[in-house]
Amino acid sequence: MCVMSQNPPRPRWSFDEAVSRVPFLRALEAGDLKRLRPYATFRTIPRGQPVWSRDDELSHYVFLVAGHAKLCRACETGRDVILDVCAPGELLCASAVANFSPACCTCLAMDEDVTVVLLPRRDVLRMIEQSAPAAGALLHETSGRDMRLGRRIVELSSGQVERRVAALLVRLADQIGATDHAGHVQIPLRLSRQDLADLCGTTMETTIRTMTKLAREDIVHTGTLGPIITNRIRLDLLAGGAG
Amino acid sequence: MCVMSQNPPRPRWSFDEAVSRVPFLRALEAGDLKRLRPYATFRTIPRGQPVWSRDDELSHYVFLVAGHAKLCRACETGRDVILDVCAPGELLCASAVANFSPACCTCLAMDEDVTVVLLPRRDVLRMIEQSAPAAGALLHETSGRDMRLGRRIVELSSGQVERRVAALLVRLADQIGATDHAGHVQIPLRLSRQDLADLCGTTMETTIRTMTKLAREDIVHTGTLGPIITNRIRLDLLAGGAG
DNA sequence: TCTGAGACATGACGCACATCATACGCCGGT
DNA sequence: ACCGGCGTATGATGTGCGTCATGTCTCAGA
Repeated sequence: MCVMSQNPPRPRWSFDEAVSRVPFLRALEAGDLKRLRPYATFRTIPRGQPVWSRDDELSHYVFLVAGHAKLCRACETGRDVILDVCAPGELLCASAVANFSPACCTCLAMDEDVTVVLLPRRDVLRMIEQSAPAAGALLHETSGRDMRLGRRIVELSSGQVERRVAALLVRLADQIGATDHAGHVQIPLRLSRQDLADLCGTTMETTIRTMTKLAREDIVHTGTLGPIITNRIRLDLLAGGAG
Repeated sequence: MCVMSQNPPRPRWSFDEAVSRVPFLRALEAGDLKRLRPYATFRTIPRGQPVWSRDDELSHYVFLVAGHAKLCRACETGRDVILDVCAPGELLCASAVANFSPACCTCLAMDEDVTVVLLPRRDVLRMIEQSAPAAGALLHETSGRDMRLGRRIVELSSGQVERRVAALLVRLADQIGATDHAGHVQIPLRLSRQDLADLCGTTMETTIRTMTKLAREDIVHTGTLGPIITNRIRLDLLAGGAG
């Protein structure tokens, strides 16, 4: 299903560490966690490598423990689409696993050494049959995904490219950004120009022009860890409420 | 929460009728259905009226029994976005109900006398706590929604307006279309030009030009019940795999 | 140290499309 | 029968953006 990192898993990726980072696991009762623990496995994937590929048969629920991952789909026209960028703690895919169907997208690691925990479908489904908190936690997870995908649709429909880029950056800032003492917002996510283009439904050249313009106007700069928003008010205006 | 139709509900909107049309209800065991039945209520909403409005507090899971509904959000720029069009049998909103948060969009009836069944959140949550088929059915429902929203993102990212319109029509044809003896596909959904524009992230004028062009090329026509695809092969080509 | 690959950047050009304006047809109400 | 509102349609214009090409910089490997 995916390339297993050659280096053995770091000792700190214990099940308890995963529990501390994954809301779904935190919501489970002690008995459920105990029963689930022996079946959980970990994988660490290098940047750019797939967690899974499109049309893979998925037999595990996959939660992100560390790093970010993107859900991609290639179109026949050659253009790629990024459906979503997932943050630590989130469920990577529910639809294909729940429906016993092949994966409809490819999941790629976006940071070095992205770590996921895999929970077998059979054990998860048995657990939610027997446990109210487990079922509620999984529903909470999938409804969170719904809201994020809905927000993506609003971004993509918001108008011309500059507004779509602005809307994306505003949302990423709200979702995973960290504000420093100067009021700047660091988005800790290394996004190439092609990534931004795939997220905003445009071409890499147009995205480069947009980001260069935003840098020239001192609104957004690109740092080594990811975009830095230096004028959040202006960016909000450019996003026009779609962020 | 919404306008209640002045005419009393038609006798045929019984709970049994709702069960026959809503997959989630069909998946429930007899005992669960029996316990749920007294709490289910029905509403019939005229075309254009809201099932609920943005920021409403939702206390019920709402399933569509008859007709279609659209989930809309207005942006600060004045542009409206249609997040999704829902078909009979589907759950209209899970996120806000599950998360005890205000509705993030407005739900509007798209046909005359759209009918919904409302199931109180408390009773649904209690039921999925106690019943494996119920929890599985609700997860199946929300994961179906994920896949549809993912497909919407692909449509919106597919390129220029004509391709986005084509991708939308291809998907609607697959989802709710009916093929007649001549091979034409009737999409039984009255969509105004403004609706199509809101679904495709463009303006009403551009959509009118696109639909007029498609009609001139004898690919898609607009009938009284909704769009009619007269050349599915050409439309697939225009959609470029994003349908 | 040198080279090649990958990512970012810029230029030129032509088409797509948003915006604003106006016209037409249909339907419902008076 | 007439009028007004709504939806569809068309025209004109200017800006946005996709496409193709070329240049520059950085980094890693030989």
